Parts: sequence; structure tokens; C-alpha cells
Amino acid sequence: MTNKLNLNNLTKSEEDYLKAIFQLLIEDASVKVGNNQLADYLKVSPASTNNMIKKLKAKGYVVSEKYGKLDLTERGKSVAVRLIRKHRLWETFLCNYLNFTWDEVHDVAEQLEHIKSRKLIDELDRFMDFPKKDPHGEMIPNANGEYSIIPKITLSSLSEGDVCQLVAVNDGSVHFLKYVSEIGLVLSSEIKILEVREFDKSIRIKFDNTIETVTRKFADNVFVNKVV
Amino acid sequence: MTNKLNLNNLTKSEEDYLKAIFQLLIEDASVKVGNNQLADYLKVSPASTNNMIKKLKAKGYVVSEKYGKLDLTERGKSVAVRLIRKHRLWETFLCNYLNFTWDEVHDVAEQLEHIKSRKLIDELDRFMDFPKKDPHGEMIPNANGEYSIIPKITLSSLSEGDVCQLVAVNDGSVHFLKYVSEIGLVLSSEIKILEVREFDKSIRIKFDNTIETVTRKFADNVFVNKVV
DNA sequence: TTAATTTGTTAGTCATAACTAACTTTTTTA
DNA sequence: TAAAAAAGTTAGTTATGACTAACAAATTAA
Ligand SMILES: [Mn+2]
Ligand SMILES: [Mn+2]
Ligand SMILES: [Mn+2]
Ligand SMILES: [Mn+2]
Repeated sequence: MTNKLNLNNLTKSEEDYLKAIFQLLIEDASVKVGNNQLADYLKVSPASTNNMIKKLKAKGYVVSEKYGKLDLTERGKSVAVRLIRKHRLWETFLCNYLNFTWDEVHDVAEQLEHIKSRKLIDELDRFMDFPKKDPHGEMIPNANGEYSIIPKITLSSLSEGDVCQLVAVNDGSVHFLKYVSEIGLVLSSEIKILEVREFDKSIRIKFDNTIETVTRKFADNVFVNKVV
Repeated sequence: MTNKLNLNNLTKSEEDYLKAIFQLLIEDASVKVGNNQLADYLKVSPASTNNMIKKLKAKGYVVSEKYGKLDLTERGKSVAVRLIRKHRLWETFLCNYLNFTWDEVHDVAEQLEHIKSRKLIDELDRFMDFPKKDPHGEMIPNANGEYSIIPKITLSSLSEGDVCQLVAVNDGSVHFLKYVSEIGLVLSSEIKILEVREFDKSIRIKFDNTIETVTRKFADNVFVNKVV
């Protein structure tokens, strides 16, 4: 008996894989995404990703040649964007209505993004009056999957003397987000790069009369818009 | 290697089984709940329930003897009540804030009840100012799992001449709920039993100057509080 | 009280989604 | 350009939670 494929009802795992591929593709549009890179990102074995990729190819969400790099079909992209929309809308709801802090929302949103109900998410969007950005500064796709991608670069890519504005932060680490709040950085803070130390790539920054030294790893997770 | 048991993190399925056993136990406290009855209720095979019951016994949520009836431990009951709390709070949220009608909420709540976050549900409760009843008239357990069970009987158990108040409806069927709304019945409607027809147990009822005939099946899903 | 029926159990299978270990292909580097 | 390293694939195993078919125990009816 030939394997029946559920073309429409994606599992939580299938959805997570599509979202992961999408995020790897847009995060660095130049570099191609391979199987092992995806495995790393999802913290599973390359054998697991290889297997899932096969299934997603058979269902028409992913394209790739044997031993080649991965890409998403339009259907694959559409699923990924809808997940990102749900994730960011839930994060916004948790922060703005349920007293969650920005470091508490991601894990719960990872669960909520898989709830299947078109009406639920569109009504939640309306209830909040169609917010444009999530608590971490990321743009929220609208009901048609459209969203403007604001130009952003990492703080770590700037040089001495540059001035920038904080536009978004990586929402994946609780420790990182707490750290950002603690030193007093908030979305749209204006940051000046005082010094980039050659020895360990640590960066001395100034914002709101505060001077702080942050590591390269920290600066990799801070997204900014260069001003000067 | 001996099988490792996840004692704390219950799967969606394990949670659904515990909730089902709880609901069968309280719906008819007199009759014992058996394996096949549970299978019927959950629409799976008796082999499947038998298997799951074994696991839930090993984990300390269910007690039963071989070939005997099922019961929940305190831990089992606690899990079930927390699920019911989540289910009813989400239904209330969907109806009162997201423009869902009472027939649309159950399926989405079945998904949302499995989201794991203590803070999420307690904050949702607070956000709605601690509602007492869900859209179908059912009591919502508080954060400690306490809730008063209002005395309710089915409309079908009444006799000619009786007068009652609609206190709750079964929330499982979209068709049934739409039907209830269409004929104009709402929570706390006062209903008088005009006639119970011997032939097919259909019941002639009067409420708000409306006279309707409803079937036995319909009346089985309407819960009332006898007034006269 | 025996036979029929209902209820409960077991064994074996399948799909999903993870894993490790071994292997192959591609890419890099010496 | 040949060896080494990296990347990708395959095979075989495990756990969960369904299923059917066959069987055993308990209950009900004759
Ligand atoms: Mn996810
Ligand atoms: Mn975010
Ligand atoms: Mn459920
Ligand atoms: Mn309900």
C-alpha cells in the first residue's frame, strides 16, 4: 500500500521545520541553507532533518536536489509566514494584555502559534487593533501574509563612531532579554559605538548617558538601524 | 533498559484521557466507568484505551484492577480539573472578546486547553475579571481547582407541568448549539413542560411566548434547574 | 447453572518523529 | 589532484498512540 500523504493538515513538527527553513533563508539570504545547518538550528540530528525534508518535498512545501541546498515553494513560504504572524500576534497579546514581560512570551508563543483557527488569529489581530510590531520590534505580517521587512543589521557589524537606533532584539533567549532590560536598553534607544576592542571584539557603547561594554555574542542579537 | 516514564509532562493524549474519565465519572456518579465506555466516549478502539490506561496507572493518575472499573487518583483529578478550567476560560474569552458565537468555541478550546503555562491561564482569568461561568453555563474552576457544581438535571427528565430554568447546554455539538439559538432559547430562559408525548418521548415546551416541540435527544443536552 | 453476550486484554501492525551508526557524495585544503 | 574534512544519506532502533483480530474473563439471560 502506498503511503498516504496529508497534504493540508500539517503536524506541529512539519510547521516548525518550515518556519525554521524560512528564518534561515531570510536571515542570511546570500548563503544557501543545507541539511546540517537546519539540524543545528532545530537541535535535532541531520538524519531527522533529512527525513523530514523528504516528506516536505513529497508534499510540495520544499524543493531541493539530492545533496543540494534547500528552498521553500510558495506554499511553504505561505505556511511559514502565517506561523510567524501567529507567533508575533500572541507575543504582543501576552505582553500588552496579560502582564507578561518580553522575556516570558516566546516559549508560550511557540505553543500558541500551532493552534489551528483562522478566525482566532484574525480576531485577536482586530482585538488589538492591528499592531504593526511585536514586543521585540519584529514586524507582524497582516492577514494576507504581507509585511514590510525593515532594514536591520546587527550591532556587532558596526564600527567605532557609528550611531544607530535599536530596532529589534532576538526573542529566543530569556537570559539575553533580561540582560537587555537590566542595562536599560529599550526599543528605539539611540546607541553610539565608542570602541570596538580588537582583543575579544567586545564593544563599548553609550546610550541615555549610560556607558556599557557588551560582548560580541550580545551584539549579534541586537538589531539596529544605522543613523550616522 | 526499563521504560522511562515522563511522570510530569503529560502528552495531549494523556490529558484528553484524564479529562474524559473525569467527565464520565461526574456525569453519572452512580455508574462505574469501564474501558469500553471510555473507548466509546473518545471514539477510539478499546485496545487503545486499554493501552493508555496501563500507562496512566503506571504514572499514578488512574487506579483500576484488572477487568475492573476505572477511577482517578487525586493527581488525576487535579489534571482533569485544570484542563476543564482552561477549556472554559478560553471559551469565555473567545465569546466575550473575539466575536465567536457559542457554537464556534468548543473546537478551538479543545486545542487551547493543552497550552502549558500557568501564568497564561491565570492572567487570562484576571484579564476577564474572574468569570464564574462559561458561554454554555458551565462553572469555571478557580486557580485552586475549586468550583461549585450547580444542581442540574436534563430537560428530558422532567414531567408535564414542570417549570424550570435553562442553566447550561452541552457544548460539544455545533449543530445542537445553533439549533438552541435559532429557536430563541438562552441561558436562564424559563421553560414550562406542556406535554411529554408517550409515542416518541418528544416534549412540547413553552418559553417567552414561544411554543416548540423538541426531541428526546435535544432535551438530553439541555440542563435545567427545576423551579416548580 | 449453563450458554450467550458483553466487556476487557493481548498480540501484532502502522504512522510519526526522534535517535545512532555507518556509509556516500561533495567540497576544501594541502 | 589526491587526501582530508564536511555535508548529506541510509539503515536500523525507539517511543507514542492509533488500529484490527484473536482471545479471556465477567456478566446476563435462558
Ligand atoms: Mn513551533
Ligand atoms: Mn518576537
Ligand atoms: Mn483536548
Ligand atoms: Mn463550554
